[in-house]
Amino acid sequence: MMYPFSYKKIELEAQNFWYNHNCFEIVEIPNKEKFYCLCMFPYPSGNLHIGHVRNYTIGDVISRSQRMLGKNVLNPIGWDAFGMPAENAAKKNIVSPTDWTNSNIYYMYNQLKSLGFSYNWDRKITTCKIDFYRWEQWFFIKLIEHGVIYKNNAIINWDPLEKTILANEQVINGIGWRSGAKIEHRKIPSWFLKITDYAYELLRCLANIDWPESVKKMQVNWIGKYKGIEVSFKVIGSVPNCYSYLKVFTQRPDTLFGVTYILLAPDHHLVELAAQYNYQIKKLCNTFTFCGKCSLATLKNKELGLYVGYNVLHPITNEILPLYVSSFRYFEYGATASMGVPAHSHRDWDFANTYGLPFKTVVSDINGKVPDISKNAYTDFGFIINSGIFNNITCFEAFDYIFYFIKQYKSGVVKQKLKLRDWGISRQRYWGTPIPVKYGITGKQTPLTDEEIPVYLPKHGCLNSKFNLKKIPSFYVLGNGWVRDTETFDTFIESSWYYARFCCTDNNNSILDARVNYWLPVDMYIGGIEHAILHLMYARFFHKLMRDFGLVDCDEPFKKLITQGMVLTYTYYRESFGIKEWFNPLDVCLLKDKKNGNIIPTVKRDGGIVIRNGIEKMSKSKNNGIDPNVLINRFGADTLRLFVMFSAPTEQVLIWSESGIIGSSRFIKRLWNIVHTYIYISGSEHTIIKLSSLRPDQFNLYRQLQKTIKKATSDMIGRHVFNTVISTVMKLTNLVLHFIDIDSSIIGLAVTREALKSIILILAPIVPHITHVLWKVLGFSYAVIDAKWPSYNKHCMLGQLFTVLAQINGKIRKEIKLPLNYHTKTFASTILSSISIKGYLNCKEIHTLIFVHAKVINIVVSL
RNA sequence: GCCCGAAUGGCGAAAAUGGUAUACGCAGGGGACUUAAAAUCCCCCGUCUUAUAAGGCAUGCUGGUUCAAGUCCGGCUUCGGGCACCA
Repeated sequence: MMYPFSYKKIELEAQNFWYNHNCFEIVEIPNKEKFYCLCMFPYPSGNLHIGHVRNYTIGDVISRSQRMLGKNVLNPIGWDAFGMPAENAAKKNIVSPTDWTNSNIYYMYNQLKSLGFSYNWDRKITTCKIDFYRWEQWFFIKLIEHGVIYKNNAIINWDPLEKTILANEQVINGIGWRSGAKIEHRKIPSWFLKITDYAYELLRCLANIDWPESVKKMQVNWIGKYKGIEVSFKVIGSVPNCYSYLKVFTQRPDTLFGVTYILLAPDHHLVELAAQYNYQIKKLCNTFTFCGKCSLATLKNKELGLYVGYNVLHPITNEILPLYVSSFRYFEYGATASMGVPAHSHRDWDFANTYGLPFKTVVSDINGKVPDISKNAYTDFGFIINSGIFNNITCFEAFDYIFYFIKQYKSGVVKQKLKLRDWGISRQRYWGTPIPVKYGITGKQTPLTDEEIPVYLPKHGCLNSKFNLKKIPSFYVLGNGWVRDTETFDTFIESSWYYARFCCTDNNNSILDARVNYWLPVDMYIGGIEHAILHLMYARFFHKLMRDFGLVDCDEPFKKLITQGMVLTYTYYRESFGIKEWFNPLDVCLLKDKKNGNIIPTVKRDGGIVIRNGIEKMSKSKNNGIDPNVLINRFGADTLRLFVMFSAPTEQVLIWSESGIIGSSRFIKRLWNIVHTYIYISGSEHTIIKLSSLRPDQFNLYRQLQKTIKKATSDMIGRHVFNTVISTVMKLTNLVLHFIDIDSSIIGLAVTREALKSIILILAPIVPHITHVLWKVLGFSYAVIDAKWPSYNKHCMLGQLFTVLAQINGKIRKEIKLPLNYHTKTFASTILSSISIKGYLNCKEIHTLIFVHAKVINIVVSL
């Protein structure tokens, strides 16, 4: 029998209930155990995409299940509202960044609401609002006073045509994305936060947090602690005194005798000195590119390297070594000079080969054989050769011996270095938090006082397309010759402390208050794996700064982390005049070529052919985000939530495809029908189950129910694996479906009722709307949101038969059902005498018997 | 290039700790109900040999450890994420 089902009615009923009963307004309750669950807040890019749905459903499932465990759950949300896309949209569509952001927030707020997430909306944060960013300015002033912030030169991408600074994302293969111009690199003064001061603590504290190992590894490697020596080479010829020695860091001092040249980066001081007299060097320095994603092949381009005009002396052999500059800034970890050892480094081999520099082999292989370096460098370790008194020792011994030797001549020191660099936080952009600093007539920089902040970001009428605070004198001119800093903060600052502000969003008098120590640290933080390094490192660092200022008590902001795998889709583009236009997969039609069967993607709107770029994460810039609205309207919020959780385990990437959502929809309808069928048959009467009076098939259902609760509890609460929670509940539901057809006795119905109750409770965090209604249908007077997580009966799982596998040489030949307390020896003799096994053992000698209790007996025989 | 992951049927995937590979779902095939369609329900569904029974082969490729490997170790391939101004 079918019962009328309307997800729209169900959703409305549940959401109204939560709203009318203030279910998600939360206060601190000192004696109640707290649980702070947080999802990385979204950038209001226009609309949610499936990646958001996945992220926020995981957070909601965890929040709701923790609530069922009796905890006081904080589950806040907000908007990471400052950032570049608002400026880009403003330029493209002639709207103000404020209006664009606000309308996006309004739309996305409604989308989040429609999905039924249990957010504490009264604590919402919008980072572009003064009540949030004013505290950032306040804290910046404190940091400046304590010397954690300093000013230095930063290198930026300069678009000479647009006369603007571009983000890395906007530079594609050295070309500006809008203008198509070749991008130059310039140095400009910027503010830096001393994250390197906290590097060792950031490394050490990784041991105390429950994060995925992969993320910890990435952070360790990013901080990149490494050891080597810094060798001083004497510069030959007339240079200013301060330039008379060239310091070069190396991690391979054992190859010191193999140096045949020194390579300098374009921003090395000796190169800058040479550039004053040599136009070619100057030109090269102006156009150098970052190593980033370039390939080593670039090195082979002859125009990229030049002799600087200076030579140095080798500290031990006194050989004369030439200095070269490379436009290719490949120096690892920000070093500006490196030893050229072409025989033992692939990149030096390429460089020396291109510029005709000599090779000198100084390391043999592990057998003492001289390696062949005619086609490639030899980069492995072995024994030292061609190195005077150091010959015949191992590379590892040579590290110390060579270091001690050159130390005597004051030509080297051991250095522990970090790959991590300080955090440049200035941005030459409009849509961000204004930096609270002013400059006097002489250029003297002075942080503003507490009375002079907050500095409001001036409204932008979008009259011109240049978003730059430098163009708004009413903003920066302060009188008496003082002017404001016209730059804004990196938007990573906002996301580095918003989690703490959620504890006290209503406080207008201070940045944080005592409530942070009730809620922090965040018990569960959920976000995309793409934030594994930058955001998560900056937030950990910022937390430690706040701790050192007495604002928070704990050492780490996020106790446990789930990194959600990204939701990927195809990206499609069309190129005209070197500029790419990206098309949403929903706007692309896939046609089959009749001749060869190839798929041709075309734009639905105009039929033009587009190019498939690949499968990539859903993002605004590639326009491949799938809007969930279509699916919510067609199937309902519960179905979408269920499907997204069922499709793949949370940490795995998910290549989006909506085929299969129909299965989730069917399951929800089936559940609706079973519960109504049960009520139709049983009426409102129900009895209590006595285990001893259950028939075998009734007991079987009861036992499957206990198993399901056990599995669901460990997967939902312990492992946070939701797809298996759903599949195990589906299995039980199928069982109930058949059972209810056969057994409508009073006891049978009682077992059915128990099963339905647990199914609803287990599913309640995942599909909160339908379970809200079905719980009422089952006749409970309180709402399912206030129900407790089900517990299982351990005892009924004992005393059952187990399947033991009989294997011969690891191949399964027979399975036998045995009680758990069987005797191994009796079992062995029984199995060896069984006829089917005897057939396999014919005339073969038994070597060993391997027993794994309640699992396997493996009979190892000679072949 | 460097760092971190991933790879199992036609598809999404399951198998915590090494011990029945493919649970659950989608698609597909067949059937029931129906005037019909939709919906719902039932059966089949990795691959090869053979009518069946039965057996062989299968977890990206490759080599190893083990009585036993999807799972552990080594070497590759392909795909994804990050690489400091996308967030």
